[in-house]
Amino acid sequence: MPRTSEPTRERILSAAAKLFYAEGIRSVSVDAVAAKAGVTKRTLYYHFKSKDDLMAAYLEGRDQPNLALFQRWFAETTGGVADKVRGVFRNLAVSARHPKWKGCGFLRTSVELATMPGHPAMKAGVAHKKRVEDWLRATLEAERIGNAATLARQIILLMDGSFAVVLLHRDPSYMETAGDAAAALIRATAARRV
Amino acid sequence: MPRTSEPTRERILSAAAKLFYAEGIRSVSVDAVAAKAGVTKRTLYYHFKSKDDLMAAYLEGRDQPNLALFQRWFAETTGGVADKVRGVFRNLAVSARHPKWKGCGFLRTSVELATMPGHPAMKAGVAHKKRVEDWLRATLEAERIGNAATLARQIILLMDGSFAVVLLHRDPSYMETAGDAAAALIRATAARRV
DNA sequence: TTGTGTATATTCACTAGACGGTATACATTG
DNA sequence: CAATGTATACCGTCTAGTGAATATACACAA
Repeated sequence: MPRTSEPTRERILSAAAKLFYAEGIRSVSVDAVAAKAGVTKRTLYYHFKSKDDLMAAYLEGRDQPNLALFQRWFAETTGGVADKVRGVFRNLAVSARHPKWKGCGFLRTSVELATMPGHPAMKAGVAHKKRVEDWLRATLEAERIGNAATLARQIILLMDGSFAVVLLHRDPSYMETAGDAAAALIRATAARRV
Repeated sequence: MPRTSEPTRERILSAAAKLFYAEGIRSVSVDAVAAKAGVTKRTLYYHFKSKDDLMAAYLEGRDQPNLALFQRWFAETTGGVADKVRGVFRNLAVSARHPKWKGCGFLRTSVELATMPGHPAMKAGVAHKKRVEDWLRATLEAERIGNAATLARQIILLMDGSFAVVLLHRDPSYMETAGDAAAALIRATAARRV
């Protein structure tokens, strides 16, 4: 069934996303993605000009949904900002307990491409992380918390730290610990509000 | 000139370490390591039974030196524990400014092997991180700081977080920010000593 | 001292497969 | 017809790992 361009492209992208997240970008071959999408490799190369292009598209497609998830977790947690941020970490811990959890796709991709700073997928990773940090900073500012920029950075550090550490030790309780640290830092700062 | 077994093995290991750290374990071929060591691939396979074996040996060889470095940075910084921990982060920032810096070799290797939890190199990474955390906990306990275990975890989270974030954004100032957060957490806890 | 056996250490040449990417041709639709 | 999309078959390259042969150093015997 031809003339199905958009669906086909989406199917390829979705297959790529699943495989890249589950097994890493380098170890997944273009053939594997094509097979999973039920498409010939030639068709894949019709919709994406290279594997690098596909990698970048994968991360770009995950940017908004991921940020939206964090925002939802934040909004759904009751209490003050500190509690809400801790709520995000608690939800991260819940996801990390899922057997298919494999850390943060952006972070893992960036590590796999660490030696290619200009790579489009790398740029997508950088942009996403910046976006999350910006959202955090703006949120803290809206709550009239001083040093929002620094605090947002520290929370991001704890968040990415927990991605890395939990991926290593496979112990999601580190995420709760990170959430406690984030809450403590927020409260310590909030004590001397602007 | 035979009967030079040890030097040869060491040369291979050293070449592997340099290449693996600089370019990542997956993207460095066994041929590249052998070439860099000035040895035939067959000789490499005489000293190491597989590439996986070589990878594990690489990380195992970095464990002690790395921990010793942290300990030296800690010892060389004057002031209280909070200052000393911040000193470690400050030194991390200095290293990260070196053009050849490519993050934490243990973390990057673990990410590259994220889908192979039982891999020997993965085990070496886990063991190293645990060792650093244990040293931190013991050090905090010696200073009679309460909740030393939790605090050590939080510092580790900030440390690994800064490895990841700085590798992404190439902005070592995140490490100073992480150091500040660590110091703040220590001081907040130290205020209510055991 | 010379010869010989043996474990250690190293080389050259090779295989079998996977990989990213492509040349060419065919089908469907407007 | 012309544009879009899909399929088969293929290419050159790289990769981890191996088979067979060789060189060295040393222990021991004559």
